[in-house]
Formats: sequence, structure tokens, C-alpha cells
Amino acid sequence: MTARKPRPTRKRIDAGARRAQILQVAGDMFAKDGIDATSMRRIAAKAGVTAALLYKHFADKDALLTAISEGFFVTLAGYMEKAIEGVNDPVARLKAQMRAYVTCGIDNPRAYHLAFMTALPRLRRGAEMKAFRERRRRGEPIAEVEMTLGMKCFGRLEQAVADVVEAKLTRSKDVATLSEVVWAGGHGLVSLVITHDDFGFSPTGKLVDQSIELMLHGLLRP
Amino acid sequence: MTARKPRPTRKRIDAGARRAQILQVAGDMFAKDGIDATSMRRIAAKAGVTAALLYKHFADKDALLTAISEGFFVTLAGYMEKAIEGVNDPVARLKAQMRAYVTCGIDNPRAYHLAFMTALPRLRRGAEMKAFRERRRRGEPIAEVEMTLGMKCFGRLEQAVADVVEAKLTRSKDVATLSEVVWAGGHGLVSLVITHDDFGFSPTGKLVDQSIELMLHGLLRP
DNA sequence: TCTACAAGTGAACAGTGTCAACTTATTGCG
DNA sequence: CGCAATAAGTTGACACTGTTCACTTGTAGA
Repeated sequence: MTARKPRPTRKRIDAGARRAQILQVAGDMFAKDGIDATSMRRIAAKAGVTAALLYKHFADKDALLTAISEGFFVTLAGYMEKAIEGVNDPVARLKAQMRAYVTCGIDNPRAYHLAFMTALPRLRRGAEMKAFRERRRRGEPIAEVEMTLGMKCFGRLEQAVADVVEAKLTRSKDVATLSEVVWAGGHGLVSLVITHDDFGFSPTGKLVDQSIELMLHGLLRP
Repeated sequence: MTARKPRPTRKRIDAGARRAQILQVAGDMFAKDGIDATSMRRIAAKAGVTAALLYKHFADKDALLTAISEGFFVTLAGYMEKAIEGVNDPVARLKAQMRAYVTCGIDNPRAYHLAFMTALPRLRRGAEMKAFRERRRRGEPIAEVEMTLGMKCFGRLEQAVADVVEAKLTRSKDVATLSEVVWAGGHGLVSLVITHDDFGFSPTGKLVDQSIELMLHGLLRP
């Protein structure tokens, strides 16, 4: 006469902890197996839980992916912050920021793809982002707390560009556009390298060096 | 006593025509609704055919997408070819190639995403591509026929860079790396603009102009 | 006219994201 | 202590996906 129900053994844990656990499992699975292999059911199974439960913590799969993506922004901000510690020359700082961005992307290809090469509906906070850029353009100070993680990262790059412009070292003074161009340069490099790894690119180090070199020569006035 | 089977009305057409028709339908649907909404069943329905039939013409969905993607390479090659008609100055030619690349990408965002921002298994002909680049590096001539469509497009860009290098106008002489850097610049621009259309970028025209300007200043020696 | 083959179909399989209705465990309260 | 409220979790389904295999049907040539 053992119990009919075969020991459900469900461990209930507090919502916050479960959310964190799910995110952890999902993040690992995503980084290892890619987006397609990371299904709600597989995540749930690995977390020792039912798929339906995931929906108590994340509105849908996009929301879960967005959360993973935001984790990456934290990582990226870390790379960029560390890169300029103790560096004072504006040009050196800009170089360091670019290098940090590219390195972080190449180090975390899956997450980079998710964060920057996928149009996650939830990540697109159009109006917010535009407003942020408007205010920056007008030179308004913006509190850290107000910023999206993505904004913080781009903001870092933009600030580095602004510093170089302010030091009167550049050909153009259009900080906004210049920042976008610099971003595009770095982003292009990362995204090509991580998605066409069979193209036979020059060694990554050389590629990154030459790219940063070229962009700065283009940016700075002779 | 009408026929029991309700008039199958199956129109049989020749395999080649059917393949072309499917490709057409799939291409249109993909360009309009994106990759997720373009399911095998929806394609089949719109083509007036069963999903199973698609597999007589394409090994799997990837193969179908690859075919669409290759159609885009034809378009891109067209843009690039047209752009340099009658242009003789090497610097002007390089500029024209870059602009054509970027314009084509922005004009066909979905196809661009598929061709350059998605790792389609079938598109990755690693060894082939590497060999092609090796031979180019050694200056061997390569017959048009031998080339993949993708190779042709990159080859065009590389050739334009090579011409500028040969005219002794550049800082560096490393054609291979330089070409990759130039490609990355253009690619970064396109891919950012088409995937983060809510970021509040500077007007595209301005962005493209400044980007090309900057890259060329970086490339050319003073 | 019969046959061989190409063109096309039907039905199923295993997997997906998602949700409504249900059950179970835990916690605070009288 | 016992009971109710609520948080945590599950069941089972729905409509969809890519894909395959056995089957039928139309058509061209002998």
C-alpha cells in the first residue's frame, strides 16, 4: 500500500529564487546550445519544473530571452568600465572602449547575437531610447538610474567620443553621428566574425587592431 | 451522380516551373512577413499545393531559405555592378561599391538579415570560401564561373580596395584585412539600421555619408 | 491502349509556444 | 491548534511547426 501518487516531491521555492534559477538554466542552455535548442520545455525539464510554470515568471519566451539579453548588457558594461580604469587620455579611452566592446562580443557570441542582432520586441523601447538620445544631444545630464542597460553601454561609447571631440581632436564635431559610426564599425566586426566563422577572416587580433586603427585615423584630424 | 471526389483539379506543372513558382511565393512572403511567418505550410497553401510537395524541390526549409538568400546575392551584385559603371577613379569606385552595398542592404532588410546575419548551415561552404580567399591573396586569377555568388560580391569590394592599394594611396597594403575592415564598416551600418529601427539613429543619408567619409579617411594616407 | 515515371497528396510523428483550469503546499490569523 | 487565503506548481489541451512515408493520379512515350 504505498502511496498511489509516486511521490510528487515537488520542491516549492520562493518566486524570486525560482525566477533566478530558471534564468540561470535558460542562460546556460542558450549560451551552449543556441536559441533553437533552447525551448521552453527543455528549460523547464532541466530546471526540474513544468513548462507552464515558466509562464508564471516570464510573460512569454521573448520575455525570457530579453532577460538573458539584459544579463549580457551587464557583462558588456563591465568590460567597458574595466577597460578605461586608470586611462586618462581621451583617445586612449575611446580605443579602450571600442576594444572592450568588440572583445566582449566575440567572447559571448550567442548573447551578442541575441542582444544586438535580433529584434526582440520587448527590447525595443523606441520612444524611451529616442528621448534619451535627444537629451544627450542637448547636453542634459541623465541620472544613471534612469537609463536602460543598453543605453548605459552606448552612453559610454558616446561619452568617449564626446571627450575626443571636446578635446578638439576630430575632423567632425557631430558627436551623435560619429558615435553611431564608431558603433557600427565595432558592431560590424563582431557580427561578421561571430556569424561567418567559416569565411576565413584574418586573425581576429589583427582584424580588431586594424579596424580600430582605421576608424581612429578616420575620426581624428591629421 | 457527380464524382465523389470533389474535383481535385490538381494542376500538374513541370518541376522546374513549380520550383520557380514556390521560390517566388516564398520569397515574396518572406520579404513581406519575415522569417517566422513564412512556414512551409503557408508557402504551400499560397502556392496552391501541399506542404509535402515542397520537399520534392527543396531538401528542407534551410535549403529553401538559402535559395532565397542566393537570390539576394544576385540583387546585391547588380547594385554593385551598376554603381561603378563609368567610374574610373579608384577611390570613387571604392566609395561607390560601399554605398551600393549599404543601400542594397537597407533596401532589402529581410533578405539582408537572412544572407548576412543568419548562419544558414547550407550557406556555409567553409573550405570553398577559404580557398577562394587564399588564391586571391596570392593574386591568382579566378574564373567568374568558379565563384559563389557571395564570393563575387565580396570579391568586388576586395577588388576595389586592391585598386586603391595598388595606386599607392593607402596607409596599409594589407588588402585582405583592409577589405574585411571595410566590409565590417558597411555591414555594421546596415545591420544596426535594419534591426534597431527604433534607436533614433541620425538620418540614414547622413549616417552613410559620414561613415564612408570616415572609413576612407582612415584608409587613405594623408 | 498500356505502362512507366513524374507530380502531387494524406496522414501521421514528434516537437513547439501557450493558456485555462485544476491541485497542492505554505503561511498568517483567530 | 485548525482554517482560510494565497502562492507555487501541474495537467492537459490547442493550434501550430518541420518533416517523412506510403500512397494516388496525371501524362508522355512505346
